[in-house]
Amino acid sequence: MDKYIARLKERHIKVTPQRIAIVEVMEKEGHISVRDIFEKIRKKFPTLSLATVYKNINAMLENNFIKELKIVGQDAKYELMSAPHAHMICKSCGKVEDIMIDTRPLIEEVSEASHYKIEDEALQFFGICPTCLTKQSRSEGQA
Amino acid sequence: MDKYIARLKERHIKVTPQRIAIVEVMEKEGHISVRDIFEKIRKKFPTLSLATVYKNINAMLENNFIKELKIVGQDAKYELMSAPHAHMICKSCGKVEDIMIDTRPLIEEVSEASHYKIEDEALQFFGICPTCLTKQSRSEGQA
DNA sequence: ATAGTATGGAAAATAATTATCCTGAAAAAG
DNA sequence: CTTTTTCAGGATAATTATTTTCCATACTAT
Repeated sequence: MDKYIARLKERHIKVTPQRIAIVEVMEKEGHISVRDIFEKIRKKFPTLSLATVYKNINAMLENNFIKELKIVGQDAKYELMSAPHAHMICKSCGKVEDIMIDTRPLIEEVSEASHYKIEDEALQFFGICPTCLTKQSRSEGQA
Repeated sequence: MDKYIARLKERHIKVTPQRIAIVEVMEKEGHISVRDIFEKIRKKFPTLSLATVYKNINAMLENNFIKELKIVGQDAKYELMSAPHAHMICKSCGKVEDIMIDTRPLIEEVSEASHYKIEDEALQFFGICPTCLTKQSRSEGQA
């Protein structure tokens, strides 16, 4: 946690109890929506305003402290900035997971083909997670 | 265009003038937002309602006739369903372009590593397009 | 022809996000 | 150690985006 607080300071984002709580819940959940951040930390801050969460999320986005994740069929989610990775999204339970893949060959290929100077990427894979797969085959067996 | 009308019929989406106009503008623009669809075709249908565009977009999404594209920093865009491809997004001018890449090895890798049964993907690359790159270097030269 | 179904349009209702205003706490200046 | 300035949080209003409802009408199928 101290690591993140230090990073906030580096970026001149003032460290407040609300902001610490937001970072904590993002670290715990991995990917979380504004609404869910609000619901989770309002227990600790009964007077918390939804606008405060929005304002802080936007401040953190502008400073590249967090990253926005737009997923078809879901609310926007936010995650702490980290090494490039892809996302697995379960169409059945909605879960979002990180997956590390080496994106360099891909970037290389796309970069050459498009002549773009690539700075960032968003790679999402949709399907059924292992847990939901076993549930599905069980219920099919029963049917 | 007839190709698309036939596809609509296959999916039991009734073919109306408004729907034809939506498909036409999507074919022409490639990727377009609800707002922009509305603005473009209201000239042809002065009484057109924004709700009609939303309702039709949703119907076409449910029938896999079109695909939704959520891009960080932009409104949702829609494109006609076609072979899998990735998207290039210019951070400077906002343009969105298709790029064909063979995603099979990637899917294979991710599939094995995650144990997901993958059904779909969304691959986006952000950067500066060739046009904006030359503009940038020109203005730097002048500076 | 007639009953049933689905569509477009208008307007209202919801939901999501942003802006405004005010108060108070913390940082900077003196 | 005060005074001044800045900035965050909270409440609320305002926007914007999206969905729903209602109605008249056009098309389908009987």
